[in-house]
Amino acid sequence: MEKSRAVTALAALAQDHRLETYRFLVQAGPDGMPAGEVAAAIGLPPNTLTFHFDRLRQAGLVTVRREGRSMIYAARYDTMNALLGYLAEDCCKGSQDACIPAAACKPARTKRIKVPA
Amino acid sequence: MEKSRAVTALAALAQDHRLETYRFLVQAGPDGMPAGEVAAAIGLPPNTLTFHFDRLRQAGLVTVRREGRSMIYAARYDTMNALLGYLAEDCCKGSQDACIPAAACKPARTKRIKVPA
DNA sequence: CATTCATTTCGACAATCGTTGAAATAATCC
DNA sequence: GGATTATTTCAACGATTGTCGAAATGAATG
Repeated sequence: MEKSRAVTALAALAQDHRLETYRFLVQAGPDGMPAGEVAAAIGLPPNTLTFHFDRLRQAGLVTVRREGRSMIYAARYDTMNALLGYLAEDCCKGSQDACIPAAACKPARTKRIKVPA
Repeated sequence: MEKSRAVTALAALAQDHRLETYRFLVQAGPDGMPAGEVAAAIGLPPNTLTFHFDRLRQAGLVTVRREGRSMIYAARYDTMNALLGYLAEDCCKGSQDACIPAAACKPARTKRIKVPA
């Protein structure tokens, strides 16, 4: 991961509502969650949430797809892994002895989502 | 690490000059570097750098001490470890099978610093 | 096709951010 | 003590951020 990507990802996570949203999506698993359910869970008006989703998506931390009239947002685990790798590399440079290379993270187990037929 | 601390640390790292500054300090090792040398390395006016140092320090990512007329800034490895742990925890929750708990980072080997006698 | 539901777009706003130049502080050297 | 060096403080500035209300879009339902 290059620096500017890292800065964008860090900035995307550096906000209360977005960090909470992202964590929520991570726990929701690879199939994601409709925007509405996230809004309800986090307690944020839908237009405000859209703003934050855009930031997360622009940072590559989240994907969207349409399903019926819902928009399904899902966490992108690969990006978080790349970011962790970048920070760890950062952190470990110069002292290879006590460093685990990076944390490897995979999607959580599948979880059903509610979407209008 | 609690959420608000994580947000502060992420915000501190989510800026080009600060991320670069922080990486530089990490590589400089636990004894740190005088502000002036960092300013020269990063190419930033000293007052601007002070602003960024304040952010990093407020986030617990950096320490300062006076030595002669220089201010010596040094990276705090423990905070980065806590942040990596927090993000990894975030990332791995719900799928313990494929996750390394966290990256552990120690200070780089000592490096001499120039300070006026 | 009109209505309803889920979400996004738009324009506005106060608040915070990153940078700058000028002046202040702190420690050293003569 | 006066000059010099290293760094911080202060006030100001345009730019970006996070939030909101109102209106627009897109898909389903009757």
